[in-house]
Amino acid sequence: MLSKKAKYALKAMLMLAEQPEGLLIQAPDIADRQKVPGKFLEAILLDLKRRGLVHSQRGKQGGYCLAKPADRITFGEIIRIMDGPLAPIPCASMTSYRRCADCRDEAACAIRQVMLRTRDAMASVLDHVSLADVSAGTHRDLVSTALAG
Amino acid sequence: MLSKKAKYALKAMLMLAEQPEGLLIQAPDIADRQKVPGKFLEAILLDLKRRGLVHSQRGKQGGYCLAKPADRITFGEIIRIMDGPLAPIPCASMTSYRRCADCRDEAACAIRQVMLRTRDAMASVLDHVSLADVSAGTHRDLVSTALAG
DNA sequence: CTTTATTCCTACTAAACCAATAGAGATAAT
DNA sequence: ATTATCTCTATTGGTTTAGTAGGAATAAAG
Repeated sequence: MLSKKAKYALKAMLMLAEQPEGLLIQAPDIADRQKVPGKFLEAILLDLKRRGLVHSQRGKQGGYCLAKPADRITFGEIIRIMDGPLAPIPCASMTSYRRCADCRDEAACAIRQVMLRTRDAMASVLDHVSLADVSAGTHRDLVSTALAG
Repeated sequence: MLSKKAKYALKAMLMLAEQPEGLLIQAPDIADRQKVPGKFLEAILLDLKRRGLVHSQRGKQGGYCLAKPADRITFGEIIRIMDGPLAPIPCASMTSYRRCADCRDEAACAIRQVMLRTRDAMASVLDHVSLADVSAGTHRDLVSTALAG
């Protein structure tokens, strides 16, 4: 399950992706528009900033904007920052593998094999859909995106 | 993330799938063999029984066995029972849809569209891999399974 | 009919995590 | 100096997870 935090992060990033390049948007604007709790959103944006996905400026007339072009930020990237690995089980994660303590023979583990395939299936969507692919400003056809990936 | 409960359920079901048809296995045997806490496993098996995936018999010489052929029980079925819907977000679930309170226009929601595709990707694996597909007794080739599905 | 092995069921608990809030500090524009 | 904004730390209430405890019901075996 996607946490609220991840969902709010996606909403915020999509809103930033719709803005003209370089324009700064304030946290309260995003909170109002996207109906997310203001202080909670602040924490989320701070997190996204620390991870290099958004740029921020303090003080009057400050705000947030994307730190990279929208076509170079994927859903998977955002979700991993907020919720951790995509894989349903740590032993099937590419980005943060961890062995199962209770596993007799990992190479033969049926659960792991199926979860690897599940992870791949999820990643084949989430790591290939960028903000630009779906944002209102620069909408591209989803089917062609899928075929290209 | 798959909960421990779901993981243990999969382990138990896979072990049952490996047994000769109709042979009853006791909960402590499964717990020992699969290294899962005994009492926790009891609760899980009870749940699986109530949902019609396993058959149980009480009393001496009792135990558990699959209630259906192993090729008619999928990973998705088990995971949904233990952890709920596959979809990362309720508004993208086929089996237990729920609208987002904070959504302005569901039809246009980019997050929902991507999560629908993610759900489909997950389901294309989990709803098409059965216990028989991966269990030691009746192993089938995963690639051919994938192509067939 | 008693003993024993098993599933069934309810209740409880400790720890972790989630969703959010509070309040003060730092910084930049006006 | 004032004000608007991001930055940071701490705290909180609620929920979920991962179990544990203990007994009731049932069925087989002696």
